Amino acid sequence: MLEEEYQLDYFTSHGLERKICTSCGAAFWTRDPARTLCGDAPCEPYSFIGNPVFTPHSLNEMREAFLSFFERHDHTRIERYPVAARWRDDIYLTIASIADFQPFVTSGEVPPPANPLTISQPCIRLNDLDSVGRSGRHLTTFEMMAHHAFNNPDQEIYWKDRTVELCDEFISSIGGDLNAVSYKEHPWMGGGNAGPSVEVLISGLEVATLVFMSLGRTPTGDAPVDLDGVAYYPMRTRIVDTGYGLERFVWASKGSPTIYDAVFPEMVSRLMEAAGLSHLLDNPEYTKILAMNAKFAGLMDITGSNILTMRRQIASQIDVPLEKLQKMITPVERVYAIADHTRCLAYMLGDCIVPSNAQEGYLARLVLRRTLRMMHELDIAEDPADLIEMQMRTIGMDSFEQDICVVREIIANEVEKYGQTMDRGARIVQKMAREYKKKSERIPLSEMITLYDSHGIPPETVREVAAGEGAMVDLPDNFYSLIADVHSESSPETKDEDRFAAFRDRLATLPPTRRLYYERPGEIEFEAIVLDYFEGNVVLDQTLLYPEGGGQPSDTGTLVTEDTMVRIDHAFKLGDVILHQIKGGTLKRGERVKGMVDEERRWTMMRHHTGTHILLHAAREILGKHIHQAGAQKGIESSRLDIRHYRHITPDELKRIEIAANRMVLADMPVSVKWEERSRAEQKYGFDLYQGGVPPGSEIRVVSVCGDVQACAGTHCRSTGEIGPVKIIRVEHIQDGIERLEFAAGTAAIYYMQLVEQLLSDASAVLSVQRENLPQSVERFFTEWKEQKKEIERLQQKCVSLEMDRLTAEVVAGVPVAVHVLDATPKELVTLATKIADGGGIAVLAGGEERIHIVVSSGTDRVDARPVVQAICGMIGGRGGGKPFLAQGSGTDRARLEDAIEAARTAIYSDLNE
RNA sequence: GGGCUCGUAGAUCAGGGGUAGAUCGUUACGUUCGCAACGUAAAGGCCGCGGGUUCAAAUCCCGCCGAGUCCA
Repeated sequence: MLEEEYQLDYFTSHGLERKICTSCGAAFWTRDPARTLCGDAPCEPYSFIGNPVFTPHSLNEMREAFLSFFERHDHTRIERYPVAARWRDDIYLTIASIADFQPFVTSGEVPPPANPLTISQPCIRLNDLDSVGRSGRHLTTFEMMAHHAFNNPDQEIYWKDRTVELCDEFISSIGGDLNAVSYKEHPWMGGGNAGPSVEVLISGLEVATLVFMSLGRTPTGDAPVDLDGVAYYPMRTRIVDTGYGLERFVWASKGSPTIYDAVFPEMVSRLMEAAGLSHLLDNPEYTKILAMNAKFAGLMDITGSNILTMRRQIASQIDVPLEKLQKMITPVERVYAIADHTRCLAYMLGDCIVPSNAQEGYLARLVLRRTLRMMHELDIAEDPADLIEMQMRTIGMDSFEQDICVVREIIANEVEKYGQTMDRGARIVQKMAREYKKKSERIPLSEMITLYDSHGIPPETVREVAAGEGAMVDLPDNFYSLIADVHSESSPETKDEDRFAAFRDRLATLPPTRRLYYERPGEIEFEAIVLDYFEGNVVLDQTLLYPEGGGQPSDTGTLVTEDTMVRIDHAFKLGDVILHQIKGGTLKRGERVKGMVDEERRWTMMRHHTGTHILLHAAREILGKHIHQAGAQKGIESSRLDIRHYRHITPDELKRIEIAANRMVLADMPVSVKWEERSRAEQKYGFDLYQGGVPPGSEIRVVSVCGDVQACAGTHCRSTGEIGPVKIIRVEHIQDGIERLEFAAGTAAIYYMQLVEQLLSDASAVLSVQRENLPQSVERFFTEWKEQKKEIERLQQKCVSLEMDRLTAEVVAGVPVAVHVLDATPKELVTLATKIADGGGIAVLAGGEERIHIVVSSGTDRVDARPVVQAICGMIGGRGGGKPFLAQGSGTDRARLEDAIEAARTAIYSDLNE
């Protein structure tokens, strides 16, 4: 990034000068003429520990100080967004305050809720999970305090100078010494955007970053800037994107050894108490070590083996053996990590994330399981639900949507599941350990990876359990990165090809298609003019056909001109233009057409769409407030709605949901559809608006049905009565935390019910019983079938013993040899033959109707049953095999059976006589 | 969304082309005043479902259903 980007009037007029750090060579601005270091890690160590640089503030005080400061300076305060980034499909968790406004506000498509604005946004980042608790400064959850200004050609709010000025003033307002502050030049790039940025450093700690987002990858017509070989173009919307780390400000205001002591002191002492470590807090040696730890950690990148390097340095500094240091510090680190993780979970669960084995739910489970593991290691007897509830209460219950009872239930579920996984894991490891101990080998790495990857057993647990069985394990230090390697090997990125790339320019010149399906819902005929036609795709000036979107498939229909008629198979949107895929003819530009929508299909779609809203609302009524849509797809015969829920929906709940939905239908409530200004709608209805994703645009289409309000682009019935019957077809558990409801509405529901009735009639006809008696009859038949199967087995046994008495055997060389053709099943033959062999004899038995089964058994080493069977079967046109003492096979050529058996007899005799 | 592991008796699991097994639990009998413990015996299986390969499939292959787990 160019140097002149940082030549601010504010800097020069306020006595700051540009210097080059003697340690890292980076440029920075400072008021202190004596300063030679940029003030960033690793150039400079922390100097605020034990020596606060701001007046002491608690978390709430600091947040309020920040927000009200910016309010006083003409910013509008905005409520926080949920930590689950439901308005985005590219990330699961809110990772920065700017994430709230991506992608539509930052792209300029949607105006910001206020401009300029200030917010304190809780963010969750799990990238440095391993360092949390250990480094003294890493957190999974932090609040990014921010002020944002969105500048565009029509409206300039403020840019760099004002931003730095506000930063200075805020720091002063909380008692910071501006002479200690340095602004480090730090070009920023991320997520396809870039711009100059400065890091705000004080006493070795980076407390804020001021980013001036002004470049993007999308060409804008202006001359590009080259950054590391990539072309970036000046953006139309230039954004002031600041991030002030709330927790870091609080830490620096308290000067405590670690950020954890500053941020959640009550939780830390509660956990220390529960872990029996509270006495350590008064031990000056400990506080000293922890402070050293944080200080050193600030100087380096804490990942993997670096931790060990850091430990060594600290150990030598304070003259304590490494082992002793590890033993002293590990439990405290875990306490810190638990304090952090429980706060993370408070936000996750409070913001309605449901733990699962996929997507953001997995991240919640990951954090929860880590917490449980560490609690177990510290032998903390507290209920994790209590800890998380305490965190939620500290933050404030009103800031969470989820009910605390549900949160507690979810945690209880997860604790239970985790226990089961660990029990199962222990058994698997024990078995494996015994196996390898027998071979006196270590459990190899490959097994360790499988155990973790497929069974969720952490290697530390494997080592522990294996040790209990006296087995060793092969566990390298970089285990987790090896796991990462295993995963990274297999994932070739598949990119969707843009089929319409060639036509984009052509389409860009066309006006937006007028959407008659919104203006005149319920109508089926329209007139239009062909604006363009290419390769089977027609663009009209207006259309009644709903294009595919929002989980609703497109309408189908026909277009008629004076001399031709074509079918429309599919309609879809490309930007603001709607394309119709046609077949059966071609159209010319400028032609007048009459269009017709396939009415039955459209009605089914509308019924299913409004039905989806009703069903979601009904599920919410029955199952709880946490019910969110996780996906939905409308269809002709049925539609489906995926909802987030933390356990299986019971048949009883399902019935109640179905009744509730149908009651809403019977109430025949009007469905209201109106366009509303986005920010106002968000404030009025909250983010529950976005059940089916976030639509673009400054205005959104708000659909309300029976108190359920959603941003939705689909076509809807005018009143709930038009939906007709709503029938839930099945509930499916598609993954942990997500239940799929499949249902049909209107005529589709009737067709389904008819289908089920048919199944019942067919089934009862087979049994010749009344439909009402079907369950009992089926049960009776099944029981009888099992009993008769038993009876047959008993009878077969009897037959076998009867046959045994009848079977004659010729004694050859002291061995009884029985050769017979019987009327018996293969199983009986086997049982018989086995009995003979058990008595030291040899049996050659044949039986069966269509296919002749041959069983040969041998109770002596002198005869191998296999070649005998192979010879016989070969002769009768079949094959066979088995074990030396029992072999079987079959064939079909009954005419040669006699000869084959005689040949076998001869062969056996000669074997025995050898 | 992708990868991996697993579905066998009520429970936990073995067997991995050729007669479905073990342990615990259950029931009955024996021992006992009774219980526990012990002994003896029995009951209990669509080997997840559907296709395929094979003379033969619980076992191999494919699809589906279900459970678990890791990663993004």
